[in-house]
Amino acid sequence: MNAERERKEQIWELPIQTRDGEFVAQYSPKGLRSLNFPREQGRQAHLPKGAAIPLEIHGWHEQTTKALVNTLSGLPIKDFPPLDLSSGTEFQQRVWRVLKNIACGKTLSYGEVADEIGDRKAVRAVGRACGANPIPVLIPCHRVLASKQKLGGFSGGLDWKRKLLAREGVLLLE
DNA sequence: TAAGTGCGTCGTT
DNA sequence: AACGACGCACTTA
Repeated sequence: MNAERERKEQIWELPIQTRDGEFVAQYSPKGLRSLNFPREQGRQAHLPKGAAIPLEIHGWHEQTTKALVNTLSGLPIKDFPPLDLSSGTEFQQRVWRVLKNIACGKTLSYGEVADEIGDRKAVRAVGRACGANPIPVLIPCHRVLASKQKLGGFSGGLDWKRKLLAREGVLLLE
């Protein structure tokens, strides 16, 4: 039922050119639904042929593009497009909302994120939820570190995590 | 003290 | 029932 509804609901997929390659954004009628890192082997975003992009989504895409470019430059995001986080479980959405509030240049540990959602012991589950983040960079899961300022993991590849943090001036131990 | 082992704990598959 | 993008306490060298 959930899957059916998602299948039925139209999704627009649009590319974003950056100095780090072509990201791909997906929009549902509710907002930005996912953001993908550049693919290794030139798999391009498939735009709906001849289908006009709704004005509203075009506007969201502008916001996404600016937000992405800013973060890739280590700058704060001025305004966000609406985010459609409905693909996540309630727990995941709780985690993602915490991540979204981590300011540029700041970091939290997985444990601190767990504290924020009210259950310290859920640390490992928090790590999992970070890995499931559908909108990396804008939802800055790269700002979540392991304890003692250690790098921790990153589903998009640790190189990305290191690069993003370096551009924000975050110092790592190790 | 740096590096390695074991285990609690919790959401997801 | 098993597995993590963890964190601690506790060995070892």
